[in-house]
Amino acid sequence: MTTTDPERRLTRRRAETRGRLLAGAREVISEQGVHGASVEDICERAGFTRGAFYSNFSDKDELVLALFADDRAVLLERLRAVLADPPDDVVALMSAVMDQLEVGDPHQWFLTRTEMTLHALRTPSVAAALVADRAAFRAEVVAAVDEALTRTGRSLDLPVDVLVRTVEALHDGATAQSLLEPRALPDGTLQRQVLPRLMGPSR
Amino acid sequence: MTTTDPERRLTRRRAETRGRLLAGAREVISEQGVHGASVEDICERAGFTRGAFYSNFSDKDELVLALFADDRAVLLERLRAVLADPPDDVVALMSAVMDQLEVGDPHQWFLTRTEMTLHALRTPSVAAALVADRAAFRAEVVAAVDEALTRTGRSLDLPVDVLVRTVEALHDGATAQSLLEPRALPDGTLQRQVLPRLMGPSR
DNA sequence: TGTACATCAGTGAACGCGCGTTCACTGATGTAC
DNA sequence: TGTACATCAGTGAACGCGCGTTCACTGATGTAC
Repeated sequence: MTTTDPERRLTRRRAETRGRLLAGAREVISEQGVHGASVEDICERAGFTRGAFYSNFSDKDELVLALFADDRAVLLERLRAVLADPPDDVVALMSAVMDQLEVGDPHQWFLTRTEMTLHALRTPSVAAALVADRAAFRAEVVAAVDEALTRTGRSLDLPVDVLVRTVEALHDGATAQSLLEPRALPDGTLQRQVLPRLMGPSR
Repeated sequence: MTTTDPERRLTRRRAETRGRLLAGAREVISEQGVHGASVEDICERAGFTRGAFYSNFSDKDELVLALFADDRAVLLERLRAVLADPPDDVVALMSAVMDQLEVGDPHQWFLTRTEMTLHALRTPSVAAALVADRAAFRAEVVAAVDEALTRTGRSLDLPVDVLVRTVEALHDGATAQSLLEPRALPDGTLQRQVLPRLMGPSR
């Protein structure tokens, strides 16, 4: 993988083009997968020709990484918005955090996130970046939960980091089920039923 | 998608070839993804040329579906082996079931299972088959848990079907984390910590 | 503010590689007597 | 059991399509005076 020359000034026009290409890529990749999405499809969706693509990204790999990085940045930003004014009740706090785990269309978001995980599992350097990023994400949540517990003088019967990992895992798995069976399991149903029991009657 | 003529007798030689092609496909697909795995790669791994492939499968799609169907059949078979003689303790029962959710190399299994889910989310007819299959799987587990509860005169504070879905979701999400961070979260750690709390002190 | 020129962003035709698929073939397996 | 023949399974060369990538170009944007 190479990187587009960072010396080049990012004009407003370029930023706009880049944004539309990323948005197009997000759609096409969620529909066809990373390998299935052709550069031509992505450009067509964004309303450009392929030359525009190669003027903005050095190759397809770089676009994919830019897309994943973008998703992670958006997620972190939204998380911080919630944690800026966290509810006292820990179940409410974790629910609010979970609601941030999806941005835009859940279907598209899940597919892109899952492709990201698969790509990481096949590419160690990508895995390192992803792991670091998710660890940072969890650390912020753990700190917020700790603080809320101290503030309210309560405690949980699970270590907080285990709780946070569990919520992440549960959300991922439950989303897959909800997308496959939207009728039988509307989005968020499982999470809402399980979360309170998981955190138990706080003591 | 077309189907290979079912009239053709399946000789021992053909069955052997088919099996080796499926095994090769499982490896290559887990490494490169469904789209990234070429027919040539798969054949090479299995020790055949491409002609052998097209003598046994009408096209790449059919192979992928055969592979997925095979995985699901193996899983169901293993599940039944456990349920044939289930432990009385419900936590032990669920743990035993979870242990069956992986066959062979967990990395390879997870990657194939996830590709299967993604493929289903993009192809309604595949989704229907997958959903039916997983529903049947869960139904068997639910029945076994109900029976164990009745037998021991206990109950849970979560509906049993919700519990089973949760265990499935948790396992999927936790496996992803464990594969990304084998050091920080050895395989099964999260599941073992959370499962007992999830089922609470049975009453 | 207007004109002349320089730089830049995106165009679209072209290239060549790798892929899925086909098919005439040959050596292996099975059958009849 | 042995031979002659028929069927079958897998071979490997060939084909053509679609893909990622390149590049000479042109019209749009920015700059200097």
